[in-house]
Amino acid sequence: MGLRERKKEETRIALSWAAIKLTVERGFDNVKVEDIAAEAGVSHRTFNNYFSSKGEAITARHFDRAVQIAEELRSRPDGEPLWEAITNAVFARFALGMQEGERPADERWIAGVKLMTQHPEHRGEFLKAHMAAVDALAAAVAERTGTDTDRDLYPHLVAGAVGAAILAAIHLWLHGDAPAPFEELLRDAFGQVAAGLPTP
Amino acid sequence: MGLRERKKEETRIALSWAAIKLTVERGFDNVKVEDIAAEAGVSHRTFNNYFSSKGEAITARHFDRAVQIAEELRSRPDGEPLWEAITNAVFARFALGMQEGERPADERWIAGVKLMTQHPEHRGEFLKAHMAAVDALAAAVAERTGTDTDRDLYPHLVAGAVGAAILAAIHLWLHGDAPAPFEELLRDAFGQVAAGLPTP
DNA sequence: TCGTATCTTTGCGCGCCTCGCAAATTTTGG
DNA sequence: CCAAAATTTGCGAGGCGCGCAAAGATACGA
Repeated sequence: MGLRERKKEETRIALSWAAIKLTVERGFDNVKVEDIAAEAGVSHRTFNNYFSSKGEAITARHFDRAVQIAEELRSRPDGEPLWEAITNAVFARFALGMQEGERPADERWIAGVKLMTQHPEHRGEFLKAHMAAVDALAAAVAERTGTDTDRDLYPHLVAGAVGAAILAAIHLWLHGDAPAPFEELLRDAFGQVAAGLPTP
Repeated sequence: MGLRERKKEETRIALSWAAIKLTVERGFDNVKVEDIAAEAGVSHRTFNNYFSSKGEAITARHFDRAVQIAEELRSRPDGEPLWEAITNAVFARFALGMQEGERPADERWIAGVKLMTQHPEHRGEFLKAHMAAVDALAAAVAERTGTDTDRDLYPHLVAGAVGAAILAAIHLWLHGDAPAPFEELLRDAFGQVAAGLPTP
């Protein structure tokens, strides 16, 4: 990777990170695109060369990481049973970054994240990213199971269920009465889905 | 319902319908809010009293209908098994309006819908509406099964799986190789999910 | 029926956003 | 070291979302 591409990647990450940081600190509507650009050390106009909206910038890192789940799934050994492979792929690329620091998990930050997730525009953008990742996952599932995303419901249903499990875990993690570690919630969610959602 | 509320409802529907119609005919970016308002016979400013964005107006009807699924589920007899009740609720409120006319199902229209669903902003808004409906469904499922949306993963997982089934059916209906009637796709999707997604 | 209280619509205007364009700057590869 | 290619930036156009206050429509008791 040449200098050119490296710098682009750095700028992209700097912008995305600046967007997240400022939004969590001040709230979605109190951050101007100009502020984000300034924080990342580029011009307002350059921001829009990388992202077509504030929301997209905020979601970009989540999206980048989520898409990797599909890649990971492709690289799991062929013999591994489907649900096991999926669980492993998800944990390999998703769960880690969520619990291990990467950010200061202080009160103020969590509160800011909660606020952010409630903002309508962010919600839409987040779900767009989430579903794009789910689609990628469906493609990987299809490849693995010999099904076809344009012919069969199956890969979409599996990927969709996985996506729902992730969303459910996030929801309970952020809004649940009884606080539990994210990894545990996710593992529990996968267990239930893989077991066919038996009525409790 | 007094005259006041009736007129509001009419305006809301007229705006939403105008937004859909114009977008399908011309494409998302070639429709100005002003056009939609004109088509519905109100001012630009009034449009924003009803909807906070073009995308929201387009999605409103889908959303209104989708939320009714949760209401329908609540009104199903208590003895009915969960998956049966859900299937019935979905078909009662969702499937009907999809296949029966309501619109001219001509080529041009379908093509317009496809284009619309690919537009980024619409996608985000659509998913927002979809997930809001899924959340409502989760609440209804929780009520029915004696679980709690702030404590248990279960209702979210079930509702999410149902939502995924609906999305998968829509996807195959719009983009599938082998065209099939929507109702059939949906029924098939529900069957697979209810059966615990056995590997094919 | 009428008059007032309440809600809705509308025009105006501000500030922000996204994007096309072309000039300036930086990186690349020979 | 130079020319080609890619990236950044300023500028400006066209839209959008919303707060505000005036004007218009509806509701309802006397």
